[in-house]
Amino acid sequence: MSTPYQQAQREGQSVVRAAVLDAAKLLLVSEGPAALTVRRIAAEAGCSTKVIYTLFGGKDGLSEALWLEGFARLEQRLLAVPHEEGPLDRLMAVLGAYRAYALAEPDYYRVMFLGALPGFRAGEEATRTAKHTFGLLVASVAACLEAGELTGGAAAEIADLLWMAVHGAVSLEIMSYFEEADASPRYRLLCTSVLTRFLPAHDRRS
Amino acid sequence: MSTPYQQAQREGQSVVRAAVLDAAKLLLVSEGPAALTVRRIAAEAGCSTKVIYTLFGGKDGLSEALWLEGFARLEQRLLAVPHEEGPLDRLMAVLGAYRAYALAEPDYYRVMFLGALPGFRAGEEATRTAKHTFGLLVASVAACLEAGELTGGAAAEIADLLWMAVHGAVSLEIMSYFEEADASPRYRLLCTSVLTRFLPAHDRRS
DNA sequence: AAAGATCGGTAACAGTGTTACCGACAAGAA
DNA sequence: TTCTTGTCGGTAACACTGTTACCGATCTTT
Repeated sequence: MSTPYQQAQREGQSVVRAAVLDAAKLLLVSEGPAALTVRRIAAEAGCSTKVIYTLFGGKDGLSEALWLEGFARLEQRLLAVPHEEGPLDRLMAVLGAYRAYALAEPDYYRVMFLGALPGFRAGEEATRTAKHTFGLLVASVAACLEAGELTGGAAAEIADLLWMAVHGAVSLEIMSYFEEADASPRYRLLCTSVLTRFLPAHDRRS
Repeated sequence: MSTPYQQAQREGQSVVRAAVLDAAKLLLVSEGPAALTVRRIAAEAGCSTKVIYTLFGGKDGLSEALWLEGFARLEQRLLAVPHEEGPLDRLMAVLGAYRAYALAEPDYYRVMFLGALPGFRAGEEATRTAKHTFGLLVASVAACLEAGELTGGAAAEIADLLWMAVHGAVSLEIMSYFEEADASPRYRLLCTSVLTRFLPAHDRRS
C-alpha cells in the first residue's frame, strides 16, 4: 500500500539511486577504490552527499552495493563459460574465467576479496549472494564428479581447494608479485596440480 | 663524521624511534590496522605527531617499518622449523608455520599481504626483504628436489605454486570464509595436492 | 657569551565520513 | 481552496584523518 506520491518518490529514488551507483562504478574502475569518497561520488552524480545517506544509508551501504555488483559481474562471466566440452575442460574454463575477471576488473576484485574499501564488511544478505556465486564453482566440480572425471573428494571440498588456490594466485598476480610472463602458465599449472590429486588413477598423465 | 651531539641525538632518536615503533606494533596487534593513526601512535608513544615525520618521514615510512617487522616475524617462524626430519616433511612443516603465523598475527598478515594500510605500497628495499623471506620457502623446495623427494619442476616454480595456494588459503581463512573445523584439514589437503603433482611416480599415494 | 642551527610541540590546512539544521515541496484535512 | 503535516535534500558544521608552517627551546660553534 503506497500513495502515488510515495510511489513516484520511490521511482525517482530508484533513478537517482542508479545514477549514484553508476557514478560510483565508473569511479571505481577508472580511478580505483581510493577515489570512492562520498563527496566525489555525489559530485559526479550531480547531487548532494545527503542523498547517499538517504538512499544507501551511508558509505557502507554504497560499498555493499558495489560489492554485490562485483559478484554479479563475476557470476555473469562464470555463467558465460560454454558447456560444450567435457565437464573437466569446462571446470578449467571456469577457473580461467575467474582469473580473467580478476584481471579485467582488478578494482572490483580488490573490493570483493581484498578489503579495498577500509572498514567495510559485507552483511549477511550480501554474503549469501557471494555464496551463490561460489555455488557455480561447486556445480562445475559436481558435474565432474558425476561424470567420473574427478573422484576422491566431496564437491564442496574440492571447490574450496580450487578457490583457495585461484584466489591466492589471482591476489598475488594483482599485486604484481610475479613476472607477467610467468603468471599465466603458473596459474594453469596450479589448477592442474590441485586437480591431479582428484583425477581417477588411469587419467593421471605426467 | 659526526659531532658528539649529533651522535647522542641519533641515539636519542633511535630510542624514541623504537618507542614509536613499539607503540605502533602494540596498537596493530591489539586494535588492528584501523587504530594506526598518527595521532594515536604519538599519544601512545608519549610524543608529538611531528616526531613521526622527522623519524619515519610520514605514515608511509612507519607503515614500511611495520611491514618489515611482519616479515621479520614470519622469517623467524620459518627459521624455527627444525631440520630433523626429511626435506619433504620439513617443507610441509614450513607451510604449516606459514599458516600458523598468519593465524597468530592476522593483522600483520593483513598489513603485509592484504593492503590493510590504505595507500601504502612497499618500496624497493622492503620488497627485497620480502623476497629474502620467500627465499626460505624456495630453499625448502630445493632441498626436496636435491633429495629426490620432489621432481618435475624448478624450485622457484614449485615455491610459487605453493605460495599462491597457501596465501589464498590463509587469506580466505583470515576473512573467515570457511568453517573453523574445515580450515585445518583443507589446508593440509591443499598443500599435499599441490605437492602430489611433483612427487616421484613411485611415491604417489592415492 | 653571542650567533647559528636543529629538533619538537602547537595549531592550522585540506581532506574524509557523518549529521544537525532548515527550506521547499507534496499529501491529506478543514 | 487553504492550512497543517511530514518527508526529502542542500548547506554547513562536527569530529576525525595525514600533513605542514610556524616558533620557541636547546645544543654547537665561534
